[in-house]
Amino acid sequence: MARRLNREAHPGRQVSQRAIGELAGVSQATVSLVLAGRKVNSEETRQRVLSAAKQLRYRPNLLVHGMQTGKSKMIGVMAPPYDYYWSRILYGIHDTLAQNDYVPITVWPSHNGRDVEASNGYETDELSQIHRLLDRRVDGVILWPPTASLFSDHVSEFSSRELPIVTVDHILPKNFQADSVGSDEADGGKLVADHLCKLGHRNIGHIAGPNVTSWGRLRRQSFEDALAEIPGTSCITYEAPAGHPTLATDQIRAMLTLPNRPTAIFAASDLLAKVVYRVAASLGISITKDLSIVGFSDDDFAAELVPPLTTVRQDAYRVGRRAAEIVIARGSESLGKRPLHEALPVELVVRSSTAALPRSVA
Amino acid sequence: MARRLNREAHPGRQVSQRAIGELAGVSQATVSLVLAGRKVNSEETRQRVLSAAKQLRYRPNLLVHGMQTGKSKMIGVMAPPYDYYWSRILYGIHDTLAQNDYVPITVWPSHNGRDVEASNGYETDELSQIHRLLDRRVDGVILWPPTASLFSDHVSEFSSRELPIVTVDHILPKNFQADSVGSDEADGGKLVADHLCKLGHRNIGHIAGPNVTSWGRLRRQSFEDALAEIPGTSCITYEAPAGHPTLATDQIRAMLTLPNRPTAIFAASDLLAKVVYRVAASLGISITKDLSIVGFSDDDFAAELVPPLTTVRQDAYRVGRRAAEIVIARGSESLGKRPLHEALPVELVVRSSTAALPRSVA
DNA sequence: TTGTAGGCGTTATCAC
DNA sequence: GTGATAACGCCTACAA
Repeated sequence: MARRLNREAHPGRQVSQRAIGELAGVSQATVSLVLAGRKVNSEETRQRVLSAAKQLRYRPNLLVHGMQTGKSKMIGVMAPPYDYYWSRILYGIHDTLAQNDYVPITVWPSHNGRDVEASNGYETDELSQIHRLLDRRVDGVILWPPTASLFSDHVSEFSSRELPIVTVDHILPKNFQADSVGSDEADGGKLVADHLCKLGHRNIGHIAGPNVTSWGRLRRQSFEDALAEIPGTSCITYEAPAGHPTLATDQIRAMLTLPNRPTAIFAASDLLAKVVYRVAASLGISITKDLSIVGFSDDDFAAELVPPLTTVRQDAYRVGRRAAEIVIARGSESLGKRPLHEALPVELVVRSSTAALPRSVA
Repeated sequence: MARRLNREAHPGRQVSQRAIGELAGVSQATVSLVLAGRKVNSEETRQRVLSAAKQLRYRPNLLVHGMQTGKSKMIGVMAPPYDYYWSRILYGIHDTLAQNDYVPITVWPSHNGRDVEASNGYETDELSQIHRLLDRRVDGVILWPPTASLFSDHVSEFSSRELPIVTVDHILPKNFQADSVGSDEADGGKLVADHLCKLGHRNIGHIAGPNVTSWGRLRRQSFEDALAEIPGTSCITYEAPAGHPTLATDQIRAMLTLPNRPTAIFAASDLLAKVVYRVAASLGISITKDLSIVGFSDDDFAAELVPPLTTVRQDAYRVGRRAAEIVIARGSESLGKRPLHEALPVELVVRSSTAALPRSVA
């Protein structure tokens, strides 16, 4: 005997089927049968087993189940530090996972590495986060682009193991075979363009999201394309640098101090719109009287800004739900072979930050 | 033979030490030794094994390890839907867990049950959330009061299994043997009282947090006690109902329309302070000129309010860190037997929502 | 209807 | 440095 039999190795150990069997006076195998619900047992044994299980507060061990079946019933979620939008997405993910008996393991880029200069530090960190997920044998992952797209080489850690990947608001290159869920950015850009034009604006500005993001590119392109089809309009675009929205302060100030300043600005996100508000205030530019503003996302603070922000509402909660539904479905192979790319509908919410162009200017 | 040997049961199966051994031309046992870092191997074998492991992208299976050792290296986190404060706490938890090779499994009360009328629906939901954690054999849990305190009978699901419990911003009854981490609420209340008195305010109002919350009770008591020791001051308190802060609108309006309206109000949270701003605006009451306001928490929006809010800053990130440190430490029994109750220091952040009482009123 | 025993996948360890 | 084996909790084929 290589090692001494040691059934009590872990003092605070969980109750096992063996323990139930001992209490009920039957074998562990019988316990297994009863708990599995096979009706092959006498009613009397059944009751004895069931009540023993209850008395001991038995709970099945999913770690074991995961080991045996290769399905851990856990989904890895790689998210950014939360803002309002992403917390809605997480909510959708959590709800859907819960309903399907899955559980999320959420990892963030670590705080410590946040102000890191060497990209190396970042990468190491992200790789180790990925490994923490892999080591737990998650059944799939949901990724958020800024955490994933910049480091797509690391994503291969998942794809090479044929782990289902679903990205949110970002489409990975084909070879990763990853599904994606997002909002209909293209429609959003178009809605904004139409709205501003109907109000009479012709000289229009766009503060675009970072070009490294899918949403930044898509919103910009659809907005510019839509404007291009409307005769008489012109659009000037400045791109916000990647990172915190306030980093776009310079671009915004530049746009607002242009000799021929736009009468309306489409900010690619509500966060950016908030910065536009601030810069406008500092320059004595009145929102609505001198300048109309549109955002994108409908964050919680959008309605509380003064004046309340006109914006494009995304259904973040549903985006989360779909993402979770898709990872789960991929796990059971019930989907086709080709990656899915879903774009959920968006909606223009008109509030008070946009107004008709005053005649004097027109 | 009961069942056919089936080494290829799961097609997309992960690579094992056995596979590494085959590739490197050594036994699995050798692989185990090398990977464990025991220096009992020849450098040459070591390298062969290591490179084979790398080539196959080997990753240890923590599910198996968890099953064998009884330690899953996972911590359950039961949190509310995120607001700014709680997201900071989560950040601290995540960082600390990551540094110690733990992983969080986060569960929320389900969205679907949110508007539930029958408390029964709620309880069932919470119990099933707890079981999802238990079934994964988490090594401990971090709980947030509103999810836990109202249902302390369910918490026994954890405590009866001697699972380490750490609560945040709430102290559970002794019999649960739960640790807790929070902020020094009492000091916070005192700081606010002193601040307002130094500014000359004597007729002071308090919008208290719900009495079911620890923070609501502690902030109120310390604030009222501190004021009681300062001669000439009087304090009137209205309690906010549990739930969304805007539910306190009636109480706030009532206070602001009192014949002898307070000249300063301490709102038990920044969220409540925001509601006070709104009600004051609707009543034409000027903040600072007619009324000083203090909040509690220093949420992200506090500095952006107009005027910027004077508030008590809590170090939510550190609260999260400590909570995680403590669950982990409990798991390794390195702590004493008595529950720990830590209150982290707070700090008064004076901004522009508080001002000296004008002489005319004084 | 129930018990026995072998196997699931992975790792660690003991005797050689 | 290796082969054999225990161990985790659970499932199941087969014998009783």
